[in-house]
Amino acid sequence: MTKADQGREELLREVVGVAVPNWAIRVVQLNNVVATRLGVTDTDVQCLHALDRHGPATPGELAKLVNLTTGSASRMIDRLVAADCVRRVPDPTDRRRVLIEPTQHGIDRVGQAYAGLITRTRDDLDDFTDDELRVVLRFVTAAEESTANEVHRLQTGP
Amino acid sequence: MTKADQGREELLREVVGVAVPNWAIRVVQLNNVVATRLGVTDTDVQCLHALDRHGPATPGELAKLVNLTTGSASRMIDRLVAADCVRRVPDPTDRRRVLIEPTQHGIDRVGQAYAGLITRTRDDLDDFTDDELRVVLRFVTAAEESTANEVHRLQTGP
DNA sequence: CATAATTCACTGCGTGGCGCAGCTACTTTG
DNA sequence: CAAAGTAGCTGCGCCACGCAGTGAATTATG
Repeated sequence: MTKADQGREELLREVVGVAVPNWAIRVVQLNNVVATRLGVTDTDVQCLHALDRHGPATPGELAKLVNLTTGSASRMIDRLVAADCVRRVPDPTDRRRVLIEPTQHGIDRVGQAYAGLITRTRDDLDDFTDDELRVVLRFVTAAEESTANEVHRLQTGP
Repeated sequence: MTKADQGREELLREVVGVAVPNWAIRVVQLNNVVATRLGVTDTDVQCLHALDRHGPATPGELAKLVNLTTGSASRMIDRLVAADCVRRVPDPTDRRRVLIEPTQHGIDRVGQAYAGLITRTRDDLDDFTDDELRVVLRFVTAAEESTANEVHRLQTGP
């Protein structure tokens, strides 16, 4: 292995080390603290996030997205309805199904909880040039996809 | 606002949008799936991570790190001891205190669970030049620190 | 077309993690 | 040497979750 390879290896190790263990731990911590402050479960916060990204979804879909059984998802929705964060809407095309959609109050709640981190992250990015921002975007996009793939592999694989 | 500013604004929005809601959600999901596969709690996995980063710690410190009361931390440690993932070691300088340190088995467990994501992330980084890797490192380092600060603010703030 | 099989979402019940309050043991302080 | 402070550990109640079963609605089958 040449000297240049050693340098790159060191660089790779550092990036992965910061991104995967360190940053990931902080994100999980943040999610937990946010949930505590909102007076709901970690899972409930994930559910609101999922609705924000995915749009209206059925209880069954939400159960898959947050890794719960349909029974537990049903009670989770009960909690979120009681907290005025989501609404149950009958599916017009299939009378068995129910669509869950976030209320404005629910959108605001989760948005406010994460506003601080978003502001901080934008401030961090002020130091980057446009070209550098594109590099960062390539990375976070790839990382998000890889993480999603890994989640899927572990959920379904051996 | 000039055209260039609009472009940068769009870029910023995209980077933040992918990094904070999307990627963060995936990371929380992954943590949950890993915990389920290991047959332990999300909190337990966080605790093992914290020990990996922080080194041996007292139950009180661990309670703070994973956002639990000392009572719950005590039972969490009971579970991890039963699963042969951590060890209780008396502190020689203060006989009230106990140091928790991970066992080799515990280190291996959490390491194997995250090996897949680490491999994927390294593969993602193959496409980046050394200079680009340094840009990515600047970002993830800043993001990790900002997330940590935000956790601290929410835990202690109003 | 009638009927069986499937797919939804939704409940009783038991398990277990968690916070709260109180406890003992030890250390520090005056 | 007593009083206060700090460490970790337990009874108790609460509630989120998985499991198993129910009813309603849809789709497949003879």
